[in-house]
Amino acid sequence: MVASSAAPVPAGATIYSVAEAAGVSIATVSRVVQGSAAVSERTRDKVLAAIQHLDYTPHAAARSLAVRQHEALGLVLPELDGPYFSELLMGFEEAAAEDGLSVLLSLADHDRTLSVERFTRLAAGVDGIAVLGGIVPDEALRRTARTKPLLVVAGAQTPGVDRLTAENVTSSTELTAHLLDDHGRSRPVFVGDPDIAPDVRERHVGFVRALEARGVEAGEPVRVGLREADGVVAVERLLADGLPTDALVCANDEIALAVTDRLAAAGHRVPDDLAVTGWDDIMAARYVRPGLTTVQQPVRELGALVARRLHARVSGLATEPSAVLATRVVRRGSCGCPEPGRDAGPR
Amino acid sequence: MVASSAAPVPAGATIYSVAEAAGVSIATVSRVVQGSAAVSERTRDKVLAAIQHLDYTPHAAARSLAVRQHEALGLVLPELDGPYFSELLMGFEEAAAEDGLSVLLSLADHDRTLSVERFTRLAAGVDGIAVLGGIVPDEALRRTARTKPLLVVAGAQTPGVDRLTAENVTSSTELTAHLLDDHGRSRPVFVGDPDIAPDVRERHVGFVRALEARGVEAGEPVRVGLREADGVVAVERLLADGLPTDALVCANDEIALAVTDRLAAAGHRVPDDLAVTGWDDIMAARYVRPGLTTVQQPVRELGALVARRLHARVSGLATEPSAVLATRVVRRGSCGCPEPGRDAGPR
DNA sequence: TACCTCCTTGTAAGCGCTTACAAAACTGCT
DNA sequence: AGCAGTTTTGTAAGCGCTTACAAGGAGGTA
Repeated sequence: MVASSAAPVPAGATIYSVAEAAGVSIATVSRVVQGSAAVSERTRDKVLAAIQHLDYTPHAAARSLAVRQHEALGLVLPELDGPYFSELLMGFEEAAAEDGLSVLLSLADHDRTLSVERFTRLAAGVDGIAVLGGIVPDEALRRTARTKPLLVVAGAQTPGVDRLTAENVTSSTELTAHLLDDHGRSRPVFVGDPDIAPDVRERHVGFVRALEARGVEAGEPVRVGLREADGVVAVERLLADGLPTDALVCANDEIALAVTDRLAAAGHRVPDDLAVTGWDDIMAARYVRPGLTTVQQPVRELGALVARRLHARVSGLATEPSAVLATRVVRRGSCGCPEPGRDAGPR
Repeated sequence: MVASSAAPVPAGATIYSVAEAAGVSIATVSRVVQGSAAVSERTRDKVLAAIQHLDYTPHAAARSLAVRQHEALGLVLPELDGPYFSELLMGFEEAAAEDGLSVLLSLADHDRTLSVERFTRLAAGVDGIAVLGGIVPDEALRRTARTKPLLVVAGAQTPGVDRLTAENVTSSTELTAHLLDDHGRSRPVFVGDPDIAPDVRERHVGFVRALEARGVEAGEPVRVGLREADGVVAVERLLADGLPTDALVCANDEIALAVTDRLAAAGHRVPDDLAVTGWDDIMAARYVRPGLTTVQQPVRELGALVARRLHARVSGLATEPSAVLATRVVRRGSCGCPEPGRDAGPR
């Protein structure tokens, strides 16, 4: 770990200077700051006055060393583009704050990975850590999981490490069935690369399952990434192939929005000419016209559950190894359904 | 600070057990882990083997105490709804990571404030801290600023505390002038409450300035909050008044999107019947039709600058007290301009 | 072989706090 | 006034690491 050199040594007050100013022992100051143990009112007032006068701020590292806990949880995410990870982080932070824990956040590098060095540095300062699957090498995860609580959130499963995630297969099956049964679509295509992430793979599994249950063979997915630009690329490919489809089931909302935009630019109207669906229910999904039919995930709840599970383990409690949170299909105009009166998406 | 009680004491390896296993002193282990000072290759290999075998993870708090630095920066934000704060956080985290620093994040409570207790707890564990203006009481900010580097980011200015922000007045003047001069709008109304936040106040100042430069008196703004629901409320009020306007200059994109949606539901077309503009240039602004004319802010750069400025101060370097980053008007369909061929918004 | 220089490594103190144990002070009763 | 019980407060060790200083070893030269 490299710290800046020649940094000035802190000149702030410590528990020793507060004790001296208040005329008590450092143990008494500690009791006042922590609100633990009995301290007489007169003594407490003297200590608080000294704290105020000296602008004393406790030193978290010293306390952490003494109590043998960091009182912090770590979270590793790829980025915060799009609302999914923001939502996850908000849930995680809120639950951690309720338990009086700090949150240390590390975001992946531009290649969507986190070096073992950076991961180790994060792990050094927390009691428990949650990682989006696939960002940190499996071996590093397993190694850290041997010494402190570690959970994988969504993303890639690491053998031997517990994972919390939202359900994909069932809702994807329902979504695809909706297109086939309720809207008469017959040639849907999956837009996304099942090999990129387990969540995408599971969404594709649901897609295939719905088709095969109706005796229809699923074609090859259009293998693109999960960014807006990937949605554009997907449409270019489909157009080059003569657009052999009447419904696009996209792996997330971002590519669904880009897909819809690019189709419109090419003269193909959604849902008239073909249907488009997404996944996540981001805010934009509610505002575009037609509104985007998608799958809503309880991301904030997932984040909160992860933090609570980690804290429980840090506290020595046994918890369920893994969990899958339910998701739900939200029908809007882009599949051919009537728009809700006012977007009924959860808020 | 309340830590969970009855927590199991860590059974993990420490530098002492690694030293014993490797047959060296703890100083040598420390030299290997830090890569500081010379260590012979044979000794290093022995230490690394012991580290691997014992699953040793360094203890950040112990090091922090020894080197007298937390090697972490703190950031206080209200929430991560909408992309603005996510973008700010990504910029902040990336710059901090480049300097080998951890990021501790605290999000405000539901009332958009952070208690002095939670703020003090965060401050206890970081070398420098950045706070969105208005979340933490001024007195607590000033007090902490006396003992460690502290910066306010955007939001409310705290007297005596440096602030980094993005420019509002000039771009708001330009945006409003564009409506008046280029699109012939004559009765624009500002949607947002200038008393909520200094950024909103400055945007309103720009709005008023453009009008008064043309001898037009600005009417009262429609004073609503900054959430989607507030946009709906604004339109209801305007409709109740007979919609006495031909252009709505909204304080942010979220209310602009909600405004546009609600107007359409009431039979008023944007930009035909009236123009709508926003602020921030969130992703949704690019995808709605018509595309939202807005003001794009370099939020990620702002976040990164804040982290770098904090780190510089932590390192004892003097930095400029404050900074204002430029913003720019992005013209799309919602003011009456032609849509760009493909959204040219920065990415 | 002896001495000098340089490199590697060990020793030991301290960073700022917590808290078990014990000492001191306080209160109430005889 | 003295004693017993309770409450408040002080003492001192330790948490896991860093690193200044010094010791020990290695290498080269005379």
